[in-house]
Amino acid sequence: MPELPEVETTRRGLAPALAGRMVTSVTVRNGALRWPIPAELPALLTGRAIGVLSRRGKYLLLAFTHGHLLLHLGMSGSLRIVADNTPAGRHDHVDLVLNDARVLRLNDPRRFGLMLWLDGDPALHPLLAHLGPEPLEAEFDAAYLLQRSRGRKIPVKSFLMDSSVVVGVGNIYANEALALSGIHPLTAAGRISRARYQTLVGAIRHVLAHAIEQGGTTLRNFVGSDGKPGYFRQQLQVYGRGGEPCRRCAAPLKEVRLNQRSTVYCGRCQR
DNA sequence: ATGCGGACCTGTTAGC
DNA sequence: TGCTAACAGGTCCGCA
Repeated sequence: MPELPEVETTRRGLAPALAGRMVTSVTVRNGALRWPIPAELPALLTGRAIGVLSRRGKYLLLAFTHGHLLLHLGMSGSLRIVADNTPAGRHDHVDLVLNDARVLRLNDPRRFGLMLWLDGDPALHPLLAHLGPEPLEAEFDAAYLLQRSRGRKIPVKSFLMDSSVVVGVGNIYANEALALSGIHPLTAAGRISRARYQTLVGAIRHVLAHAIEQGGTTLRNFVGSDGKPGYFRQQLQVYGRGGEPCRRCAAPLKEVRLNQRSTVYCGRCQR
């Protein structure tokens, strides 16, 4: 579920509901996420005014005057605003009850997400300190990728999915951006030219920005009902299409596993 | 330093 | 139809 566009969509959807609100209580039903939710979290948040909701990569940061709540949705997490009398369902692990009879509710079946408390500057926290640039910011460009990749032998797809190189490029978008760029996913990162990285940067920006745009639609499902967004399905070039014809040359798309992740590409269009 | 594989956990689907 | 294995949008950690 949560690729960067999903997380950004979540952020945009939640921000108005949280603005000017205060936390009146916190319920932790199951704190056994990827990392345990700190036992002191309810005490830290109760009675506190909520500040800005921001995003770094796929992390969400909810500002308070005395620190930040760090959130990650992992593979299966979602955040929704519901009325405070809405019964908690399966995998509804945490509620932040707000002072307007509503609740910010975290649901995460696989519990790969996290919810931690950060004192001080979030950028210095170990989980955030070593993150690479945001793919939609100007500092992420061909020169940067070229510099980071020289001498690296890992497949370019793995390189792109390394959050210390660039944040927010998950399995779907790594596959998609490489397809749009005509780059074979197994090519050694260090052997890709500046010109091809230029193309790749454009492709990454394109797929992410496009998906965020579409997120407006997803948003309502995501925050409102419980719909699984199928919004990007029809536009996928390769992801989930192994064996099906390439949209450009009609050759059957190849599918291999790389770092235990499904990797799909056209053997003819991607070199 | 680099690159790989395992680990975390539950739900859904493909295959026998 | 029923059981089992594989796989799923992430990413941190430890090992060679």
